[in-house]
Amino acid sequence: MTAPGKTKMTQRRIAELAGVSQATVSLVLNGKADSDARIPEATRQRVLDVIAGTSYVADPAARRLAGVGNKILGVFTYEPAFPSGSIDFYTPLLTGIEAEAEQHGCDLLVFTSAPVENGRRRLFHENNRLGLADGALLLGREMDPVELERLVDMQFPFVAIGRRDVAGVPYVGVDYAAGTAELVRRAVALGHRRLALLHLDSTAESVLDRQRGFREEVASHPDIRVWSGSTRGDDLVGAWTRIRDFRPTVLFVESPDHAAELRRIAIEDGVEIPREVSIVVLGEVAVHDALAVDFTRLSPPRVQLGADAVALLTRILDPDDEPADADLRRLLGCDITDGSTLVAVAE
Amino acid sequence: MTAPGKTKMTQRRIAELAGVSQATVSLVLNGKADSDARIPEATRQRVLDVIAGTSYVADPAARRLAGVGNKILGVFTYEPAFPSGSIDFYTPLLTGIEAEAEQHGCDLLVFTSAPVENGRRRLFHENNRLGLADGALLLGREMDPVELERLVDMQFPFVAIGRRDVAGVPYVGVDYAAGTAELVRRAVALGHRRLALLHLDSTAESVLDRQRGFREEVASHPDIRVWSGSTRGDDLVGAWTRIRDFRPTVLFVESPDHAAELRRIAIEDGVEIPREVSIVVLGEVAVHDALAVDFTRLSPPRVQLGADAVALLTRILDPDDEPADADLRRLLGCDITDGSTLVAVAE
DNA sequence: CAGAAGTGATAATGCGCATTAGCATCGCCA
DNA sequence: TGGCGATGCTAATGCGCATTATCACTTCTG
Repeated sequence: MTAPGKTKMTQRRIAELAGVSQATVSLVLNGKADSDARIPEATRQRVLDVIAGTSYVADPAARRLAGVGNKILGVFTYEPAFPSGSIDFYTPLLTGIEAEAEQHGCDLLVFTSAPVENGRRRLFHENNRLGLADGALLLGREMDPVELERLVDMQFPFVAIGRRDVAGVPYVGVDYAAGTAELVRRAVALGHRRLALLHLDSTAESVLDRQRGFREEVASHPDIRVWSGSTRGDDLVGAWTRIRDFRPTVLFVESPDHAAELRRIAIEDGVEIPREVSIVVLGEVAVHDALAVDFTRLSPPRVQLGADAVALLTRILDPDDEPADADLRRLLGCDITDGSTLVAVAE
Repeated sequence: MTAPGKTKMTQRRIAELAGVSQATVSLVLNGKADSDARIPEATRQRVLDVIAGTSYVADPAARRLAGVGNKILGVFTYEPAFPSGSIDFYTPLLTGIEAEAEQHGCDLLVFTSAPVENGRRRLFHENNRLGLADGALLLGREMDPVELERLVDMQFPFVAIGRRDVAGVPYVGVDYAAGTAELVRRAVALGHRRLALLHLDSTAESVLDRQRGFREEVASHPDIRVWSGSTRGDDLVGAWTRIRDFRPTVLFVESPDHAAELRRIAIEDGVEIPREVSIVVLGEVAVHDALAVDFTRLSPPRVQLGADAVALLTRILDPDDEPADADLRRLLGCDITDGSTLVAVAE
């Protein structure tokens, strides 16, 4: 039935078979029966019949070159996406992205070819394939502000996942500040008055937001005592020593991995977790099984984050749509997972 | 420093800035300093300097149209890739694919736009973007043989993941027959003589291979008694009744989900698992947490499967490489995970 | 019956790039 | 001095498609 043939099917060949011109085929395929170019139903049907009998598919490269969008969304991850370290972080995002892209009939172009430079991928490199996509999604804990600015400059349509402090960057992020504040409130409600925060040594927006949420919330409780410090994860034993000196009743830890390790260290140190010290996890990236312990923690709606980012990008790409500023830069509420590591303070 | 500018950077503009022709720019960029076209080092450097001062990137669509490969590998999944049902199945594959693609400097084009028809995605549809990719990877439990033939016919380079019974289809698969046979041998070595097999009601190659491995291995043990039946998972209580009537000492189940459910049913029925009946799992697709029970089971090397498939595809795409038939259709050994559900037969 | 308005198409062009044929210039040897 | 090979580039073309300008022909209309 179909004519596979060795010669590639083009509009020109369809045109020959239907006894019309290439232009006519294009007009039929694109439904352009305007006042300019008129195609009567009979001709239209004849062309469509011929096409149905072949395996013709419009060459996307040619379409793109001719200046029409082709429903391809780029996906760029600043950290390699799948390898196990980040798997729990990226998989839900991609789930949402994929589902929403499917809704919109879009394909995803994953820029795996981006070279890695000082532990971070670089979006702009010779022969990057950015131009093939109609727009792009940017994922990653930290993004290069220079690259973001360049994207804005060149008016390339894109959406960042996670709040970004760069002018003109559309994003869908998570309201970590509010989530962290809520966790602080819960701790306070459970009687905690000595709070310790061990945050990451990073200037990523998400990290700063969590610190801010913590700071602002504790500031509204005058009788609370606070200790805070940062770590890169290389000396958790030392960190624990300093934390223990403060004698907190609850410890807020950014990294699930650090939380798991600190819990181990604390238990070895003779401290009962969570009876003597509750632990709350704020962060997201975990290597496998760090969450084997059922920590009370923030749970960003990652699937929805991915889906919303795609939805926003398609709105940006839609010429008939002009998203309001509030839509272009939006934070989603952050859920909290009630685990077993935040308990009422011991009498 | 870079000149973002409103006007898109093209070779023509580079050419103007460098005082040469567009052709020269192209020649320099592609290192084509053959006998035909000679570019002295001075000119070459001048062009490169100009390019370095701009944000020029070759338009991939134009390159593709002009007939050069563009290092894009298509990824097509017959079942939606990420949604939770298949997440454990696809994620490791994609991990391997991504890692290997990165090695080769390839981007991945995920065909999420394929429409779903009777529960299965269709690769060929109007405006499919297959043509943008240099080649493609096909994933999924069951693939449409007609589509596979069509790909072979049109000489589109691709690699299927999983053994495929269609002529001319290159694949990287898993030797389920050998893995299943090994599991049978282990059961026999543990004293089991009454074996039951509950397989899926499917003609997918992997399913058939597991049945074959089972059949062939039991055939070589004359004193073994076998029961086998199939299920679609809709009446596991009934299936269990029939299995119990046979009084097996070990039960081979294809689906982890069914295994988990049967175990529950059996225990309710007063049967001790695994003391009275061992359970072995052969299959792969599990909805979340079915493997909370530590079943003894087959563990296909899925990460490697993905990586090897990409490696094979790039070999196929390499004009200087002509993979041997044995490389084009290859099965990887299937690991076995020693769980707690296969024990020596009770006295 | 001349001209306007409408109908059904097509030729031509450009998108950005890779590639080939070929032109202009120069040095060199006879 | 004439011719010939080597050198350094460019003009021209095509990839497959979308789009615009235009053309040939038919039917009204005054």
